[in-house]
Amino acid sequence: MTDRSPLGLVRIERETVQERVYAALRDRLMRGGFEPGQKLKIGELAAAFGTSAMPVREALNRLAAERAIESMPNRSVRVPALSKDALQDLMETRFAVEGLAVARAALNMTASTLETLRTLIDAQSETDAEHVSEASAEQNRAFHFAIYRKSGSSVLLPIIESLWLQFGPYLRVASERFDGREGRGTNFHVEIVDALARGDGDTARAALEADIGRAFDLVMTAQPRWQRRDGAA
Amino acid sequence: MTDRSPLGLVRIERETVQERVYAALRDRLMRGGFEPGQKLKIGELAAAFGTSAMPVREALNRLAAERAIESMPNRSVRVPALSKDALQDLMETRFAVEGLAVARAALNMTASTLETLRTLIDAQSETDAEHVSEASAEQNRAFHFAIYRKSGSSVLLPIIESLWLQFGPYLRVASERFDGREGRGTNFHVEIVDALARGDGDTARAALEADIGRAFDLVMTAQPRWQRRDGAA
DNA sequence: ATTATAAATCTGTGATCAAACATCAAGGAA
DNA sequence: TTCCTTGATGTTTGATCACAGATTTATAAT
Repeated sequence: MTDRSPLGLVRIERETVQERVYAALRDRLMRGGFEPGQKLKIGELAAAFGTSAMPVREALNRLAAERAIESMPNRSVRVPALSKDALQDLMETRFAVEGLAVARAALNMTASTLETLRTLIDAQSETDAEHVSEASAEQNRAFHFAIYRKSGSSVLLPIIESLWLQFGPYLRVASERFDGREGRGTNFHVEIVDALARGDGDTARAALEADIGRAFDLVMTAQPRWQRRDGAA
Repeated sequence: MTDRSPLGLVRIERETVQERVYAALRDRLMRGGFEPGQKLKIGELAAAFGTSAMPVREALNRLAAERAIESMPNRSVRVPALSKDALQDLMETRFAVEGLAVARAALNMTASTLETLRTLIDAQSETDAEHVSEASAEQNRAFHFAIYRKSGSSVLLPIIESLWLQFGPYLRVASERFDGREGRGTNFHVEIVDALARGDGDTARAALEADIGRAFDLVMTAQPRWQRRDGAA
């Protein structure tokens, strides 16, 4: 699946410093590595990365444009702290957008894709057996995006990534609480794949909404120690 | 409709240079002021704006994150040239996202909002009477976003703006061709407002899809002198 | 003790510069 | 002539610096 030139050589990617900084911050945000409301300072980050301030500020700008972080009127940037309303809003948008993606993916299913998806489910079950971990979150991500990529939409994918970035800081809360449960209830992933295998986009979409909705339920029933999102009154 | 503080005073915004550059580029992109495929050079733009290169490159970064422009592997940036497939993709995504926004807006309609919307329709009809102009495009934008804002979703709005930015370069093509027509067909805006007035979200959504779909039809039946979008094979 | 004011520190913004890289044109070898 | 290499030119990227605004701390007055 790697990109190859006509000579069979792997393409050399010239990574800019900015890109590495951006990738690192993005990754950490999506994993819930920053607290909601946490302020991010260019200087600190630059020192931590061992670069100058410039790549950091460009990365922060980019993340702000993707709504992964918000820039305050005082021009400091922080991880958004979402109110319950904002979380609800985010969830409903995820329903619509990711729902559309699975529905479209249902039309493009191949045997090998289904195989891959089932493998991902098995791997996650194994990981989850003892404890819902960082690894499990990553597997969850892999599962979802394996489907979304099959939607064949290069417009939807960036939007979905932005939505996951916005939810990222709350992901940790969700999985911690999820871990506390016993059987952890239905595995919606299995339902999704079964529906996809039948080409049944509607059922797949419904199962996906249940999957997403459960994560949000866990977050929203938690004691919120974060505040509202908007600066407006 | 302006943003007001609790005392009824208009907020004074301290605009940075970067923000002005960003706003200018964004505005021009959304109006179709750049050709699809056109390359944007930092130096040229900086000279044109009379600023240093720095605000420009940060604005370009931000626009790239919003998918308004794309950065090539050679790290030059250009306005994306969309294939028909990509345009179709964009249109279907607009259906889903903007459809959700109107459906939600239908729940939040007030008499004064409806009044505003009808005023906007009348103004546009007047402008359109002789010629579909730049002003008309702006009025169209105002109409749509007046509705979308009423969805009350701060998650949907940035996504919709990103989608409009992506469609921007093709807007000029659409309105030029639209102008060529005779009666110009149904005014879907009226249908949308009527449905909104009844709180009928489904009908409003359908009318909106027709409105969006017509614009895309005009673009997609045009002789495409632009190419594919993805760098991948 | 509390509030107001002023100094000091911190942080982001924008300009300038140097180095890395891409692009293009001219020159040389087959 | 054709193709490749080399060199010149232009562009982007990252570092450093100066300045302006914001935040915090210290000091003074009520």
